[in-house]
Amino acid sequence: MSVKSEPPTTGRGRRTRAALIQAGREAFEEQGFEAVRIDDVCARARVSHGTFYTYFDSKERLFREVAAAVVGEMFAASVVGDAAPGDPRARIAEANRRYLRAWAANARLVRMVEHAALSNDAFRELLLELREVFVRRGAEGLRRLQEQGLADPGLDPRLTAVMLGGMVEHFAHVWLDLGEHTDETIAVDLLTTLWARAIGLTPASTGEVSG
Amino acid sequence: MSVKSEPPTTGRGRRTRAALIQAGREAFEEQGFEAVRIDDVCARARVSHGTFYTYFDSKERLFREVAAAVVGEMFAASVVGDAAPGDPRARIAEANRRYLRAWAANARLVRMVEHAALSNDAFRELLLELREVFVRRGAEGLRRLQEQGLADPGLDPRLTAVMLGGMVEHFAHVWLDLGEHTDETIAVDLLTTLWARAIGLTPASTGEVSG
Amino acid sequence: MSVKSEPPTTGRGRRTRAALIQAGREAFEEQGFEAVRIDDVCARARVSHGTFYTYFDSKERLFREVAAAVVGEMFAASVVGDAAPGDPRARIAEANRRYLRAWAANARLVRMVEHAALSNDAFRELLLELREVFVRRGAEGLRRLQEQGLADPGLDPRLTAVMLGGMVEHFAHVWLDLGEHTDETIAVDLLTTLWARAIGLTPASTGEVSG
Amino acid sequence: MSVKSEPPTTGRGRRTRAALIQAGREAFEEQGFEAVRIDDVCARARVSHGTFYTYFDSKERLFREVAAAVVGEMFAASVVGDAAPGDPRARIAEANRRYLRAWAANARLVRMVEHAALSNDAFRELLLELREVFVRRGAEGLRRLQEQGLADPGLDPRLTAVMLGGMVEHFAHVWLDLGEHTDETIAVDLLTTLWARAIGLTPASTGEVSG
DNA sequence: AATGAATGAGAATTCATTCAT
DNA sequence: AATGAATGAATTCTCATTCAT
Repeated sequence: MSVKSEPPTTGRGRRTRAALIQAGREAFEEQGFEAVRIDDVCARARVSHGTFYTYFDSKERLFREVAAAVVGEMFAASVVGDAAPGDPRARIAEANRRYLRAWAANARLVRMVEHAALSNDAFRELLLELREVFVRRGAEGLRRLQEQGLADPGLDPRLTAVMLGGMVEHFAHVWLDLGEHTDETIAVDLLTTLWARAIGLTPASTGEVSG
Repeated sequence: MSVKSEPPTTGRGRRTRAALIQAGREAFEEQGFEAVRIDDVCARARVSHGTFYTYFDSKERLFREVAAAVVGEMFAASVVGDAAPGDPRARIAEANRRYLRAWAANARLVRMVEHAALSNDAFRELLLELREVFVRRGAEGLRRLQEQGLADPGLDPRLTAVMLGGMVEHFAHVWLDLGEHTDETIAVDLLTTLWARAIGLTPASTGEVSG
Repeated sequence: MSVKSEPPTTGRGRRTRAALIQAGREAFEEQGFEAVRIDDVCARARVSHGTFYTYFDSKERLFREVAAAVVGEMFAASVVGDAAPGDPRARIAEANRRYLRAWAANARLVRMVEHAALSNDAFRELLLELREVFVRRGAEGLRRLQEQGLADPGLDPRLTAVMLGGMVEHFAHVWLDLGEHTDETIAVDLLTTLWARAIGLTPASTGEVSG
Repeated sequence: MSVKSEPPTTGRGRRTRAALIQAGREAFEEQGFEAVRIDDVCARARVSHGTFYTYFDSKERLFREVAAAVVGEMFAASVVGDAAPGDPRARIAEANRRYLRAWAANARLVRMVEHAALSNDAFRELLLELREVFVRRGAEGLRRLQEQGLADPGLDPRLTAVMLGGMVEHFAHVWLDLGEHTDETIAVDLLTTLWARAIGLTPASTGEVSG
């Protein structure tokens, strides 16, 4: 309990710790949280199981680290969008495409975090933070459009972002996890159309797409 | 060994079986699938340990029954909508309200089915069936509006229904499980506005709401 | 945690429980508390190790039961003394002999209780109760002699009983556990002489013994 | 493999070793033998894990050193008594007082040695040596009194010393470990009275007490 | 000498499932 | 049908000890 999870001081220690996290990530991804045995992780990391406890108290602790890493990556992936094209619809399309892809890369683990969040406050926190980043990004975008007179000024930016962002996220889930077979291009296009129309994006920018 | 799924013949048997399902439902709801021990269920049902196996092969079997019951209820709840008012927007609003409420009643268990579906085909099937019912209903509605010239005829009814239905479902989750605090009326109203606009519902029916 | 240690309802259950206690007693006696593995106890009782947990939460719980049984037996053994001969010295001798023998029968376990008492209040309580019985008995005896004018009336009966009783108990320990080789008869005789003289038992009854 | 008992040659080594023994002593005292982990000792001594094994083969070895140190201190404490007053009763009282105090300072550790002695011959040896010193001292004292015609010449000096010494030792235990609340002065006085009378110390020196 | 990472034997405990009554 | 005792596979976790640096 005491010494555990202090960052290792030597290079070797750091390498071992990283190996365990990577091994855990793969194991969780492939087998799901419950199915993973600590020994599975150790075997993957080619480390004795006693070593595991040098770095982590329990499987849950390891998962927390893995989850933090994944969330970090998703944050990173989401940031890029700022150099996007000026056309509002194109920007929305780009954001949706990114969202679907970021999700595709981490779907399984994020689902696991969501599941864990149901019964564990630490994970719930993590999840809420993650969501908040995306919600805020969406809300910002909408507010800018409203200010430019390109979107319905009557919409609550945050709540709208929650709902439309949810549409994308949920579709990603349905698409990837439940096998709703659709071409990415078509999906992104329709998501964008629905999103654009829902916020009342001025016809000039929307017209040509779905018509 | 035996499948043990033959319905019990005596009244006493039927009652015991029903008690186990009810107990299981409560237990799953409160504790989550993994955390529930068969003993918990038996204790709730005031039935001895061994008796469980008179009716179910395993915890999973029991969960399957519980899940089927829940899904059945959600089907039932969804059917009612047909006697709704004629105004399209009002019908959409009514459907959304129903959806949110049906979900509220069963959120935890449906989430559990979703989680189970990730690693178990039987649950995946069940889930897909459930989704299909709602998707088809949504697609039907959209197609009718399109035929009446009230919605954009260029939209793929099924895919659109998947996406917009997903928006509602996902919002329900965010709202209930992740504590996004919003008044039901406001939520339903905004969901409806977004939905209506997204499908290009003719202005006559949409205009006054969010303005 | 919950159901454990409720008395078993069936005869079979009672027999199993008793077998575990008996097996535990033997194991503790032979191996000492720390050295005993739960599986050792189960093997002796010819019971699977899962069964152990049907009846006891932990090794300590089992030990508590064993200790209670031993203490019970020592109580019982100590009670007999009342039908002893009328001569005071003979009575003291008889009590000492009994004490040494009762101790001989249970030395190891009582030592274990003493050790456990150092870090566990429940055992400390048990031990104090046990001591109290013997102390009280000794104090009563002394008080009676004082009233009969046969012993120094200036002695505090309780404290004197604690000390002289301790002499006997400690000798038992030295004799049995540390291998102080002495004939029982000689030991009892000397203990009795010292005890008798210490309380100032009138010479008439003491003189001839140790000479 | 190696015995690792060669005294360290450098000053630094000696200091580390001493720190470990001191740390071990405190740890054993506070937590008891079984509960102490080598890590605890190292942490207290502010020494790394591996260093322990530079000086000691095992926890038991360390304990042996600690025990030897304690026993040494008790020897030392017991020796002082020779410059005591000439009055026999006063000498006995002084010895008892010393005994109680020496014990008070080391009770916990001596108890641990006693416990260890039950299953380990090395500790049994150590303990027997320790006892022997006190027993011999007591027997010598008695023999001298007998030669001076001040004590009952019929008593076996050694066995008597074992028994009466045990009375004091056991009382110390009861007093310190089991919370028999008594004032030290009263305790020493009564122990002395009982002891003096038990050996038949001639009334001249004892007179006022028992009449 | 000192460090701290790595090891793995060993023990406890849980719980789904079987079975005799 | 119901009971509850019995089973044992499966897993987690601890900690003394070794070893490379």
